[in-house]
Amino acid sequence: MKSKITITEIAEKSGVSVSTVSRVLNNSPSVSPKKRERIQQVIDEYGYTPSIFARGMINHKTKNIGVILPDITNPYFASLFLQVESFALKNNYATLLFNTMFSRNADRYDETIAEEDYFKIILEKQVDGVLILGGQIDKEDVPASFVEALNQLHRQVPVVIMGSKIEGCSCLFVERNLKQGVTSLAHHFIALGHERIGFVGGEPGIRITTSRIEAFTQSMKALGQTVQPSYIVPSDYYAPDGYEAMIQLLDSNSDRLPTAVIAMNDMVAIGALRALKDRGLSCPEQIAIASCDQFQQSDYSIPRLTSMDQHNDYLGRMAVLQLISAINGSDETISLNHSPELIVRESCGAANKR
Amino acid sequence: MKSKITITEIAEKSGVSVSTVSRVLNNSPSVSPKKRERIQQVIDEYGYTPSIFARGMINHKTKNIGVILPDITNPYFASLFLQVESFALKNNYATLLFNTMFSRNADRYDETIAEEDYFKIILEKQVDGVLILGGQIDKEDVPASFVEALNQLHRQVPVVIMGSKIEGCSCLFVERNLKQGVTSLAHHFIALGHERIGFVGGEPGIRITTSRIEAFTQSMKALGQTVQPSYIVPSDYYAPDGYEAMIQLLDSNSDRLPTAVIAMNDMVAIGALRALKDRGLSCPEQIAIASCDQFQQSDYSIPRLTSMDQHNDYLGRMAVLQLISAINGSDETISLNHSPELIVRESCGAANKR
DNA sequence: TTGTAGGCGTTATCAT
DNA sequence: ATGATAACGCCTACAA
Repeated sequence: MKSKITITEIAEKSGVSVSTVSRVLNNSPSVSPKKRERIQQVIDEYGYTPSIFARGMINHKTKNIGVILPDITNPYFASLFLQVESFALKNNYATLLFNTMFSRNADRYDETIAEEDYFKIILEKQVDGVLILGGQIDKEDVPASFVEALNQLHRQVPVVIMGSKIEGCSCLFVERNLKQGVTSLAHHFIALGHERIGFVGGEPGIRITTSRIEAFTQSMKALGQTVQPSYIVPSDYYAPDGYEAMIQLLDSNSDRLPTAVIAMNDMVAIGALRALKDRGLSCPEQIAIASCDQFQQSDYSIPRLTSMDQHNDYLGRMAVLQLISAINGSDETISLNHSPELIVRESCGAANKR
Repeated sequence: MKSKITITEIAEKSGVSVSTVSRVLNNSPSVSPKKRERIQQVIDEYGYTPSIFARGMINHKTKNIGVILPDITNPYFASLFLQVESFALKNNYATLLFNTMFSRNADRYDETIAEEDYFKIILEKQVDGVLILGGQIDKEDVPASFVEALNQLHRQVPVVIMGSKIEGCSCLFVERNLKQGVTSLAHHFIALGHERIGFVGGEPGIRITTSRIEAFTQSMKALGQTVQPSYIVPSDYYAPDGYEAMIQLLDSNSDRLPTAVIAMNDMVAIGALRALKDRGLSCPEQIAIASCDQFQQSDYSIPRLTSMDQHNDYLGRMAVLQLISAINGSDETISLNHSPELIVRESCGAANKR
């Protein structure tokens, strides 16, 4: 591998001092146009790139940010991350990605590193900021030790968390609207004449699950409907979880099935759809389905899924914006302005079939 | 943000010289146990971490690798990357991820950076190695200028490409077995008694598409079957593409439909399934489907998808292994030993329904 | 086993 | 507008 050329050599080859070269490198105005041009030419010719190491020694910046999330394989995180990465790059930040695999099925992976350990690793990488997209922060009760770890991390480098504010945590937060989606869905179903509505998916003890179930219950009550506890079956966020939850819901209510079910997200909905099929139930005719969080292929499932578009792209970009402004020393909180949007397709039974 | 403590301060606080501290930092044996312990204690107490900048000035290593792929939102790349990231981390390398968005629908994104430009950016990040998982390298005819860019990059830092060897390219390659999957599928269908078999999906001009279509045609011929050209409809790799391709296949062969269709991957298959449904055709009864590349939810679609498990986990880890060994100066090529595995489910019509 | 000192490639400060 | 030079934090001969 080629040994890199240094600023000193560039200076020699262009017959100036290193300071002058440094000036053109950093767009300092006080360089005569002719010299600037000559130096730039030499730089290009040799393909010179300043050493981030030497630079870092001075300004302590890497222009890298660290992103921590549980599992990039999850379409929710993938779509969020895609925005984060490209938006960050547009602002000259590159992105270090860490999958913590924090989840119930973490045991699929031989050796799970604790989320706190990632903080140490990421700190050693000397990133300019950290973005946390999910994991322990989503817990209903975040362990005090974890909050402490977060605070300690934030003392070293700006930390932005995509999620609900955590008591006693000094990091910056970008808060999603957790409830509005379910509420819209409940209203939608009720407007369609449903009275027996269920809810499947979401890991118990996780904020988004609790919030959504709560919002679901609330809006049902507000509209004078009762909610059968056995109609609510949390599990987790993936297709197998939706499948199991739906099977359980069906089996424990075989005498009086719901006519509509809200799923935590599209993967859960797909599992649920599968469960209905396996039980010989048709969707939407016998049981309608809708999901709170739309992923890529909602438009191609059988039946097509009615879901909420949570505008994750927007959220991802906002999170980066917040992080960059924090890196640049601003302490102002960026406020979000997003409402999930109902996308009606076939599975809720409201659309005319194609 | 807290100013970091330096090795000098650690030395002072433990009453030794910086070199001794440096020795314990680098596990040099020649330090007396008592001093070593005392120093370690001070290090822990102050949470000292050596500056990667200062270190990098000496050894020119970041312990970071760069990964370039088109779109992390694509389950194929996501599952590959997950393995790459966690396996790299296990070997003390962190991962910088870049989505080039190289694809036909790249126009969805406002401002597309050319893949070559990523090379420059990634080089400036001073990564220890680069892993390329997809993009232009997958083209049937890689532009000479791109090969040149690859070679130039490889001159600076080890580059491992996940894909077929490119003429004139000096990078290291980890080659997947592109054809075996389709061949198995073709044999499977023929064994089930199918004679009219089609193929949908894959972008034309991309190696994997060409190879698979070629392998498909070959094995059909070898088994004495003819292949109707109109039964082969490439398009792209996502669900909408599978949908369109299948619609086109059906419309242009309405007098004599195939009885089985091989899809490029699971997303394409899901689109194809949707197309069948919309045309009132049942799967697998009227047209059977199978896919060459299994993704996460094959087990939950309606019907469940018969697919090939390409063992992407294994491939991802091998690629990292190859990269790390190259970083460490080895020039030996790691050879792969993987065969895609047929997973029979419902869509091919071979399984007994559950 | 331990300490001293030089150098890695930049930027910043201070002269000129 | 330009140049000399001192940091920056660490590693590594070399010396003791």
